[in-house]
Amino acid sequence: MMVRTRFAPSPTGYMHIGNLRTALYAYLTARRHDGTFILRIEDTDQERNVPAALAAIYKGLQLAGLEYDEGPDKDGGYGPYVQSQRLDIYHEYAEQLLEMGGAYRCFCKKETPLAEDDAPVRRDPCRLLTDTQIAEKVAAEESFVIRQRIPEEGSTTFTDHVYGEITVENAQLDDQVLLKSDGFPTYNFANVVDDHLMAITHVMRGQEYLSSTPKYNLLYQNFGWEIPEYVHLPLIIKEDGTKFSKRLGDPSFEDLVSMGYLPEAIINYIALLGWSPGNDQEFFTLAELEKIFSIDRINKSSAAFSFDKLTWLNGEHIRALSLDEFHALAQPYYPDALNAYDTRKISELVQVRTERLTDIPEMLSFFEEVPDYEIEMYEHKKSKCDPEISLVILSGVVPVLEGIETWDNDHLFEVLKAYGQEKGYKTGTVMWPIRTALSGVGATPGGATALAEVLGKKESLRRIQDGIAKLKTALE
RNA sequence: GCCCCCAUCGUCUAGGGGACCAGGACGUAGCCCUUUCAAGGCUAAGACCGGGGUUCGAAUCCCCGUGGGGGCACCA
Repeated sequence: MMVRTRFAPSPTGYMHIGNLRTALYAYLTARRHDGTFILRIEDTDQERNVPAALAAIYKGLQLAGLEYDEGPDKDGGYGPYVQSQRLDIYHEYAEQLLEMGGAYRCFCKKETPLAEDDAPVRRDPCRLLTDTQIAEKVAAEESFVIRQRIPEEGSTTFTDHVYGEITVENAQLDDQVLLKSDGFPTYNFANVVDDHLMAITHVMRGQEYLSSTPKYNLLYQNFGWEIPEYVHLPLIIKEDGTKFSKRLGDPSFEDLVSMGYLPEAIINYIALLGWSPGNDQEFFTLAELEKIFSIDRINKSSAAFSFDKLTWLNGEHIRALSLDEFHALAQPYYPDALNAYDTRKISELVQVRTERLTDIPEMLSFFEEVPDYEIEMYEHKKSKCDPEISLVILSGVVPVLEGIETWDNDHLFEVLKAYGQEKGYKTGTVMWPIRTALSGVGATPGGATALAEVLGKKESLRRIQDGIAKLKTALE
């Protein structure tokens, strides 16, 4: 059987994290079985349609690396792939359903409540309208919707790949609207028609659709269509247990990227939220996931999104980059003033220490300018260092440095280490004041000699002289 | 309110009757390495929601309870 899966977002203007994971799982399922991955746009809500949202969907999928085989701009013979362009199709099938008795016209006003708390369904008087009554109302051009006629008796059972067999009493199901009075279908109708017409084999969607699935099954049965494989996905929540929602300020996929997370790290992380490979591997590329992803290993319970773990995984992906790749990604985050230095060299120092690309500017700010630090900065127990010793060392080291011709990390380290040995200092005791004078901050990417190499001889000596002056003033 | 689903360390998870005094990862703490900070290595603390069954034996199967989530729109 040819596997066909689809990602069917509504154009809201951004890629919700839950949607991204649905897209990813659908994509992976298709790829794993050499199937087809389809993009379909569900724009049946005229009020929620956001202009330019289509572009956001394209961009999001591209950023994520999820290439679709069929879609609005990629005809595969099952189009159109935009629901607002399929209106006549829905009308045709709605008409069919009407004739078969699986649906009926409802002329009630929008506000008319059809359900009560303990009797959620079947209060609609229009259900009992005679043909003549209907004809009269239609002739009078009363506006109406088309509702699904749910059987009064019996129950409906369906099987979901992750949740197993689920049975619901038909009495619990409501006569949902299939076709709205504006002529647009609801999701509840369009998804069934389209999934069938587009020959979708695995319907993958969020768990929130679990409770309406029996109604979809009834529709498939009415039409005599084959029921697809259902794969409902557990919800993604926050660590406090509440919903992960853009409206509540939680980031979208695009937001995460601008927060300094790599798309491939986000994808990797999302894949693990609700699915596990069954072994201890956690680092995955998309290509690897395409080979091993399996529906059978999807979890039932909802998963909390952990920024801590995403951040760690992002660091792993960053470290897995080649220096060239990292340099290209990091450069936009470098302050302009850094152009005076060898930024590639800086990238080398920074790569292993970067968890998010957005951490970079802060990490590097001292290159631009040494902050006005306190002399307590020269106090460091582990390096056996304090301001007094620092002054001695910095003063002693200046002539040595001035004499150095080959100004690179290895050579500088060699010379300074030897200087320490000669004077009876631990290497750390010599390096600490130098590193401090060069940067003015407590932690730097790279040690004293690495910083000195990047800063160059002249600037390094200038900063050390500044440090000496600062110490002298403070200690007098 | 009614219906449906879920339940292993703080978090993501492995586990599908004996191999489990429950394994891995993130986070946390400590140590090692070390030219600061990271990275890396090692170690530690940390969980089977509760109660009944079934069974020689249950984290694993069944029931009840509790807790959490989802649905009940002319939204998807």
